[in-house]
Amino acid sequence: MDSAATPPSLSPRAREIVAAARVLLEDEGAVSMRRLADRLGIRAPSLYKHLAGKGALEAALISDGFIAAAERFEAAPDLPALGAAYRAFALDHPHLYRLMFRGRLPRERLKPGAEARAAAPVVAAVGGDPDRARALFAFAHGMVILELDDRFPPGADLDAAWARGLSGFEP
Amino acid sequence: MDSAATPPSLSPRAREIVAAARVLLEDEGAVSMRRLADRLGIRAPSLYKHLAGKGALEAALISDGFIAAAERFEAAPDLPALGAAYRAFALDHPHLYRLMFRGRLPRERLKPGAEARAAAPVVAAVGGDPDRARALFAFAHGMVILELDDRFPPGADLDAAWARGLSGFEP
DNA sequence: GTCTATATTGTGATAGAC
DNA sequence: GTCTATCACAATATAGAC
Repeated sequence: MDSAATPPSLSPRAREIVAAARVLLEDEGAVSMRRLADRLGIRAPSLYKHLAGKGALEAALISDGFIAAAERFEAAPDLPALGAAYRAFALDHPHLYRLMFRGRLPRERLKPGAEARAAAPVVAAVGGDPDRARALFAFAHGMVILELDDRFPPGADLDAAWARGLSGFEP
Repeated sequence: MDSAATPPSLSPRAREIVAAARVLLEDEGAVSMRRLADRLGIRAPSLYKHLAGKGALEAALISDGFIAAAERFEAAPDLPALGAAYRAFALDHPHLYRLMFRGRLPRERLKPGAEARAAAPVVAAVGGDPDRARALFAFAHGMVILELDDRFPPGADLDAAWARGLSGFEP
């Protein structure tokens, strides 16, 4: 029995739709209900029989994204490796990364625990201090989003900038 | 005589339009040509007699934003003050900040030198090392955009996170 | 579970008259 | 410089038939 605060679990058909949306997102950088339906060979209104709306679809994509990110972060043995894993995740899935980290997060609709699981390795990497963890998160997110948005000059040595920044978080 | 690479300077009427757009942006969080015309008491097509299009309007807003930011950054005597100035600028003009730092920057259309002037105090604050400057920029942008997007938990001590992060950039 | 048809709202932009 | 009229899109979402 679902409580009111828990998002409904998805039917198998809904999971197929979310999987197709993931591919569409990475291919085209955006998801519209029309284009998603096109990819599936159905009409857009049919999607609403399986998902409550675009918000529910995005929440499912974001939840899956946090799980995938967490798996990669958990495999990093130290701070430099965690930084490299963070950057690699963003560069491998730039549009998913933007969907996950741009704008307000619809926490009520997410799979419970998904966000916290991705955050845990960051907190652990700085010895459990939440202030340091937030600063590290901000640094990593800033580096990645500025790189994705082409904000650094063409010749910029981003490996060096990462190393410089991470060194400030070592104990 | 304008070279092809330099954006055309704006007529007095165009400057009035840009000023109205700035107010509209901060009031509503977005600018559309229609709503901008409404505010000015004219019709949307009339805007195109003064500005080449929405891109030109946004470029003017962004250029003005960099100048305004530079003035505040230049008044900061040290690294903690620069961090505070950066955060204050973003929190004072959240929608302008987003317009300036979100997505690709239309550098060809900006007022020449505006971006560099805002960047200079950041480079100076870390002693001129460009790698450190980029890391510091990423940290500050990450902190600010995550705060604007409500990404930190309600109880988070952001002053402490700022202090922790900035301390890693001290010489 | 899928369909057709439609409602609603939003966007930027242009032609040509005055 | 401003107007009217219009174009050409895009988007999410719903009702009701099959």
